Formats: sequence, structure tokens, C-alpha cells
Amino acid sequence: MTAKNYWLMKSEPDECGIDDFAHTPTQPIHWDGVRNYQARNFMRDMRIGDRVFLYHSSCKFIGIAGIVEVVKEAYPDPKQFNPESAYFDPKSTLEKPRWDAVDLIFVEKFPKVISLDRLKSIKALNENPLVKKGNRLSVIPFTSVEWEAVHATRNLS
DNA sequence: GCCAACGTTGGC
DNA sequence: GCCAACGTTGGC
Repeated sequence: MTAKNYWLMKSEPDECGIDDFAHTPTQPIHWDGVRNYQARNFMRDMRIGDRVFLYHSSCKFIGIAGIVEVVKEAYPDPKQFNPESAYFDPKSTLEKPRWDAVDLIFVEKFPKVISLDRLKSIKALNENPLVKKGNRLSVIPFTSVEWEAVHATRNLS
């Protein structure tokens, strides 16, 4: 029995936000379209039952909007093989896929988005890439200390 | 819409 | 292996 892992994943709520998960609470969502190697490698480390903060970026209320859970571990992202898809990758083959997806399911929507300003004020996150200037990583591992520090603020106004 | 920061590509 | 050019991310 290993300890549960914690993560944060970014998305634009217009594409796939916490409400998309909340609207289908019993149906997993395929998290595909990740096209960054570091993010992909982190996705490969995800295990069933891991918890994930869902972060809304490039929108009005930037920050962590809720929690989702891993229900299916990394598998080849089908969109990389589909020439019609915006996520098509001509260098991917069925034998040697480049990109992976995971499946996630709804856990919790916070009463209010935990704003980026608040996240920056949480000392436990000082070394986390999320709050570093210019950071573009869309899948970020969290320690349990970081997770708890953020989680403890979820009901603050 | 702007633009700094970043990751990737490709010529050499 | 270097690095300039390019495309993208993401806060503001």
C-alpha cells in the first residue's frame, strides 16, 4: 500500500472546467491533448485514486476551482492518431505513441475559486512551480504538505 | 490585446 | 550540440 499522490492540472474553464466535471459526476472525463513532455511524464506517474487540484487558467477567476480524481492511469491519447484532431501528431505511431491521456472524475467543487493571489500567499507553495513567474507546466506534482496547505483554505471567503 | 517567458524545431 | 526562430502559454 503506497501513499496517495497529489497533483494539480491546469485547464481553461471554457474547454474543461470544474463545472464540466460536476455536470457528469458519475462519468469520467478523458484528459487528453497534453503536448508537453514533462507534463506527460508526470501523467504517467499518476495512479488510480490520486487526487488532482483543477486549476482554471486564462479566465476571469484564475485559481484552483476544485478536486478531481484519477480513475484510469495513463494510456495512449487517441487524438494523436487522428488527422482531423487539433491534437494530431504526425510523428506518433500506434507502435510508438508519444502522448498519453488519463481519465478523471469529479470529487468536489470549492465554494469559491482559490485565487492565484491567495495561492501566492501560502508559504508552503513558495517553491512550487505554480506560483513561479513564467511557469507553463500544466501538470504539477504536489506534496501532501502543499496539498493540505491549499486544501485548508478552500472554505475561506 | 499585449508581451514576457518558455518549450520545441531545425539548420548548421 | 548549439542556438536562432518560431509558436504557445498564461497573467495582466
